[in-house]
Amino acid sequence: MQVSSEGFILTARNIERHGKTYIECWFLTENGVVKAISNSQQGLFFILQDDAAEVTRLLTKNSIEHRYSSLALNTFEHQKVGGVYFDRNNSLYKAKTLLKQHQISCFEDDVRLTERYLMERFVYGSAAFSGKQVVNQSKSSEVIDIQCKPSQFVPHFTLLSIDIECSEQGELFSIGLASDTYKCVLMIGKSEAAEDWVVWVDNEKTLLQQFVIQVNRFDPDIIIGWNVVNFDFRLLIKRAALHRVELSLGRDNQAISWRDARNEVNQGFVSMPGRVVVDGIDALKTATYHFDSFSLENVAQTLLGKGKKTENVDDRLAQIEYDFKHNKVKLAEYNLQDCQLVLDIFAHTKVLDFLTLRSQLTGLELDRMGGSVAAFINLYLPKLHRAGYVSPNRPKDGGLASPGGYVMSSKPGLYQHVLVLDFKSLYPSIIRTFKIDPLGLVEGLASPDKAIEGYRGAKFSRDKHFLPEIITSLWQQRDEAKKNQDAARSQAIKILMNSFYGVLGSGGCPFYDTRLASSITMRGHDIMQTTAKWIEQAGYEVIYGDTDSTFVWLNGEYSSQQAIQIGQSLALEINQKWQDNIQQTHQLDCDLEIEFETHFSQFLMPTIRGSELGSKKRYAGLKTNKDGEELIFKGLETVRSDWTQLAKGFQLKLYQMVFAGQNVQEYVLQTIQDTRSGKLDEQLVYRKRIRRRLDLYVKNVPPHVKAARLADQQNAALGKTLKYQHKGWISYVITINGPQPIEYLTSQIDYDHYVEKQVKPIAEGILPFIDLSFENMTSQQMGLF
DNA sequence: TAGTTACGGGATCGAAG
DNA sequence: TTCGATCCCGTAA
Repeated sequence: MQVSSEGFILTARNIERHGKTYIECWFLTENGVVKAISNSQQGLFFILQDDAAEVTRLLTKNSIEHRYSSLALNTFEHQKVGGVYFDRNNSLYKAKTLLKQHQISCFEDDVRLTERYLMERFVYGSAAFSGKQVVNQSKSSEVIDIQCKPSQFVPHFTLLSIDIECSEQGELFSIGLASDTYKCVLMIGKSEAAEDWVVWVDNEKTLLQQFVIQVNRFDPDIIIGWNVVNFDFRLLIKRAALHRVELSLGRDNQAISWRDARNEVNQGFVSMPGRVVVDGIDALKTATYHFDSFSLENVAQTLLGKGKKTENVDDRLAQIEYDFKHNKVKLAEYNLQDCQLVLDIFAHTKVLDFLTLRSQLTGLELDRMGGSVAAFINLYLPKLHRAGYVSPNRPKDGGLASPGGYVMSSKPGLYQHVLVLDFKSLYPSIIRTFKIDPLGLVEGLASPDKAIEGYRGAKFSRDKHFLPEIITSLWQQRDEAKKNQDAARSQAIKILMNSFYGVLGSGGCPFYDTRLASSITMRGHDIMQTTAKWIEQAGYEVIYGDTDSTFVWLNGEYSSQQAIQIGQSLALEINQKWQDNIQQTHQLDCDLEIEFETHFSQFLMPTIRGSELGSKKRYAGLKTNKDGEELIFKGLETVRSDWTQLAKGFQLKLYQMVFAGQNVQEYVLQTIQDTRSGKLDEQLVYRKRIRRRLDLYVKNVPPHVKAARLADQQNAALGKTLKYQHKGWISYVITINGPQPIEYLTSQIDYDHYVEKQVKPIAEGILPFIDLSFENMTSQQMGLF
């Protein structure tokens, strides 16, 4: 029976049947899930036509089944290519390895069949498909011989949140499952009085079997959790292997599969046909959320204002083990609560909407982290093929470097009335305006006469390019999304637009060329410098600028309203000048747009510590807006996670007082006194990331590493698990005997250190601007004793 | 299962004095 | 003992 429908692609993979390869897609449609299978597909890569004879000879000699065909396609070096086609993925892999051994160039040999199948049909996320409905050997229905077309289908997912509890050694205690309509905790133990959602099981093996049954019964599209892949699923798979339990969690009872990441140790990927596992931490990071700590407790507390306030990992583990022995009902509640919190976080942030939109914009899977290069390729490659080219290969050595953004040297001082003017999405607007594009570069260099001048010898075609149009379209969609107050969509588009520059500037991208990246950033330099010049010509002083922003000092008495007025008319004037300038010098329409962003009634541009020079990437200001005043810190200690609460609190209050014109002497002296008296002891903790393996710190040993080593020495002595060997976070305090971890604090706090290293630098950052000196202030104080 | 460069500041290390 | 180079982290854009 012929059927057709629209759906969102939950999972897609290639499968082999009778020596041929097919694409298997699980669609989520309006009427539930559909398993769909394409007609047979051939994997391919390209080779130079000049190499064809040699390739055929080599492949035949090695009995690798293939088909070669010359094509009307060229490389970026204008060499003709042909395609080498394979029925089996394995043959393709063997062929490309063999050809590499013989130094024969292959093109697009790392584009996977599934991705190619979808992108060449312009299918991203959702698809309209049609095919024959049949009943397969295992008696379930599937649609075969499908045809796919693009679609904007919006899916409604069935979500299931899971969480496991276990001992320190990784023996499972219980598994929680929750959705909006369903809750269940599978708990190992003898049946006791409890809510009906607690299901008692005899042992770990039946726990795992019950888990499989419950998941399949509930039949979720998406399974979510907190660190759910690298903790929960990793352990579940390990325990299932131990008990020889088949974890058939996929649809159609298909098995779950695990793949270890290539480089990282404690990282892996989990997959199963028909369901997606989305980790809450990864999802929020992808959507550019940031938290000091991504612990469930902290994120729930920050976003929802609920959950436990602080959490000591050791205590929690001990508590879980205790509850498993003595209070299983309580453990079950705890287990379920964590499932619920993750559900709440997903609902609150709408992060799944974001991921769905990203998928529909780029073709990236829901659970895919990063993938900027992949997204670019998905969007660009099909267009490039239709223009008669194949993708180049990425530069072997990463390619020539390109400069980054332009950072002006700043003029330090304490100012009134500083305006910030920002170019809106500067790099995307440069790409649009100056037609920066990989194909455009090739075509521009081929016919340079009318081309647009770039940097480092680049020339760009005026009419043959794709990226400018892709960005223009995204820009319009984003404006539309903003108008509809669709924050998730707007955010997804913004991230994608901004990723294009990063991709073109990355040696990991096959289209990398320093002339592309430099034509973006160096154009940015020129725009910044010219804009600053124009503002000075208009009679105002530019005191700083970074990449796309310009800080303008009005130097006079103004009301807030007047200042805003000046900012707006300045922006208008600059925009007009750029329109004229670019039309005249390049005969191009200008998509650059500067915007009046902020009015600081008070503003501090500090110096570099111990120098008269102005600092970069560090400033503070009092922003005036309709809701009142707001203190903004950039780069300074207050916004740095590796400074103590003492320093941050002190800086915040001190700057407030200075901006308000208050006398600060007493506050500074009081802070020092309170620090020394032990009143502020709980504010003296440093928290810092250990970014490498602990034993790799050999060249020098910084304080946080010293503290971490001390902690794990203690842990070893007490027979506890080591906590700091493989990256992580350490909290420590500086004592008279050096840094010590907070969990094993034995020495007295070194108050001199805190006054000298946390209070003093903060004070010295601002006091000179109101003609005070920390040194004088404190020596007067000493005189009093 | 590849987004970028620019920058500040603290601590440590090691060579010079 | 001093000081510059380097390591290390976190941040701006």
